[in-house]
Amino acid sequence: MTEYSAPTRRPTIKEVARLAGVSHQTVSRYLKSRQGLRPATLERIDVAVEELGYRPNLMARSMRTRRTGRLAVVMPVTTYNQARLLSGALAAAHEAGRVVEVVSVEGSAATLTERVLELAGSGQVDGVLSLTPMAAGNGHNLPSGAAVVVTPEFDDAMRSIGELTDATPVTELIERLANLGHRRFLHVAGDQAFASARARKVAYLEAIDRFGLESVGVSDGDWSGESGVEAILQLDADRLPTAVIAANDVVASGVVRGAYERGLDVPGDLSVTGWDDNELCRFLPPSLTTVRINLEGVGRNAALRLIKAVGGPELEPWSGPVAEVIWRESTAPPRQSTDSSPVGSR
Amino acid sequence: MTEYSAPTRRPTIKEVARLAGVSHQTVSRYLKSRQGLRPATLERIDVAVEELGYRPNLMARSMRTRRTGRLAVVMPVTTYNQARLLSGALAAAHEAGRVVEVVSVEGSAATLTERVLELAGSGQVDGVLSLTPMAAGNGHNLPSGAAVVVTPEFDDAMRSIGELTDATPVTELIERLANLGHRRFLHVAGDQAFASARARKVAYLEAIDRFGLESVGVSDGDWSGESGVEAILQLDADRLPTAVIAANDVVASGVVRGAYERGLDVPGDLSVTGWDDNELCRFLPPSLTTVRINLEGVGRNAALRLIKAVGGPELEPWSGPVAEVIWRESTAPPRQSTDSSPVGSR
DNA sequence: ACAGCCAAAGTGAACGTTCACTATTCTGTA
DNA sequence: TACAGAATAGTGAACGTTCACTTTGGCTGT
Repeated sequence: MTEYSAPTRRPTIKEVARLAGVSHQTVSRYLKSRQGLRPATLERIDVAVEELGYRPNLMARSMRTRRTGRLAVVMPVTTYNQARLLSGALAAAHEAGRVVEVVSVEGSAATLTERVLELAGSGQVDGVLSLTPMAAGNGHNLPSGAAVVVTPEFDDAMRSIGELTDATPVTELIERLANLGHRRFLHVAGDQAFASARARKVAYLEAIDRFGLESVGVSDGDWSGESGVEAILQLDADRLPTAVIAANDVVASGVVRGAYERGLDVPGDLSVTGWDDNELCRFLPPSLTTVRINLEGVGRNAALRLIKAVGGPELEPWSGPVAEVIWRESTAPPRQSTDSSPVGSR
Repeated sequence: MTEYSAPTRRPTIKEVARLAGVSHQTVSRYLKSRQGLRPATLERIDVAVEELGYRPNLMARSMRTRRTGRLAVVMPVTTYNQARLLSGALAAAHEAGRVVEVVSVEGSAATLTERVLELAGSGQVDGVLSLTPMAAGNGHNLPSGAAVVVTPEFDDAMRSIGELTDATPVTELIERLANLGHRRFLHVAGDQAFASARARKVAYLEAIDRFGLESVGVSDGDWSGESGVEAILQLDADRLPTAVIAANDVVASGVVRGAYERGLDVPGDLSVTGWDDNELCRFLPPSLTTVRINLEGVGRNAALRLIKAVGGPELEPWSGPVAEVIWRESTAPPRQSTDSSPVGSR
């Protein structure tokens, strides 16, 4: 949803030259190496560049030098999480006749945001699709020259799609488990710095509340298997849950392991659900109930928003289900079901 | 290792115009929409374009139109297989001041090869790093304008690095298992269309031979968990192996599941090894012995070769271990070890 | 037969750099 | 003081397109 934009003419080498009182070629030299220039000249150009906010036009440079500074990496469509998102976005962009450049980033949300905006302002791209969370609504909507679209999936300010993809399956998991007779739940959450982790946590609490169930708590984790193990081991023996909603499959497998260490049977004593449908889920003993997200679809739709924002063609969005719960062996009715009357939905 | 290259001046719009006996602007129009031109003119240009092998210079076009036709996708470093390779390559390219464009491809090796060469010849990139197998040594080294580097990791004609990364860990796995007392092995291979699957199979057979062990066979699979389950279920009850080398973690978890279905204990009756170090491996019951590949390192080194090929700076390659065996619970001495004298290495 | 018009094609400039020269200014030494 | 030679700066063209105009030519209608 978040979309920064702006068409603003950028200063050229000649304007910098005029402001600095030198020739354009001198500025060119300055750009190339900053060498062979008198300190005074250097400084004047420095000032002019700073003042105009000059950034070289890399297209023009490439044209002249016949070097693009670009490499291409060709790789098969991968099948894992972010890679899947990317894959969907790439396919859509290709359909729209666009070339995609992937920039890998790391660091804090603030760093990321800066990097994204720099990219948008670089004049190298028509638009930027950020599959990474951006620092929330700051004054960043400054003229940047390119459209920026941030996936709600990853946006720190969680909105529509985020709730859609995240809340629904959690509710579905809990409702079904409640119908199987479960009354006491535990949620092992993911790193709360992630919007998806927060959304799942919120959805968990809401569902518990809505269906009138009991939560023995929410264990704030960090997406790690250890956090799952820990969460189980620390539980009060006389108030154990019968079902655990884990933030993802790794956490869930940690939960299962923790349960075994305490002598609890899964799913006999404890039902466990994961998230992501890791390839191994189907073969674990017990095979893990999980949520499969159509990341390619999400990626495609995100790309479509960007393509539209930069004036590209309107393509067919993915309109099928985004999330799907896969029920497997790790979920079953609790051993001594005290009450299995259906829970009212809504 | 494979490196195609060639610097060749490409024809321009004016040359096409001259050959077709029209003005450059007419060719420009032809390029834009092929409309508003008399059929005869159209045809003449068609012929000229064909004859010269003309392809528009997209840099020049972008410069004039101020549209790049490029989108950027910004994403966090991912942690899975190809994404990890990509991540390493991206980091290296960034260090060398290069921008990377990722093109996702699918289809047969021939299609891929064509796509890669087209990309190389498009003038849009300085070089192409192919992390995908290319059709083996054909006459494709035609002047393409950009360097092409194919990762041996993925090259169909397996060479040095491939052997290095694939053979060594298999040998290490088998040697250690043999030292634990295992004598009878099974290999559940991956899809033999993949170089890596073939390499692991070859390495398995060589190790069995070198250490004087017994193999109850090689089950050719398809990287799926089912292939692992099947392989175990079909085994002759009176000639069971005590150790299984699975092509990857998914296959291995299938093997474990198959073993349980047959009432075999892992690792009591059967030791199992995987490959890839899937995040869930550590938490499976039993946690899975596997091989961790430093894909970022491999990706980096591949990118370094390309960067060097296109005249970029020489960066520090990753020189640490590429593969590492992680020993976990799924491997142990066989229940009734008949003989545990160490196996001679070499 | 001729003005009027539309389609088809042409002309030259412009996009923002860098390249290959040429011109100017400094520096040190005879 | 003068002069060579380096160091520094400037000039104009070129890269390959597309844009905004202008020109040409064929056809229509009166």
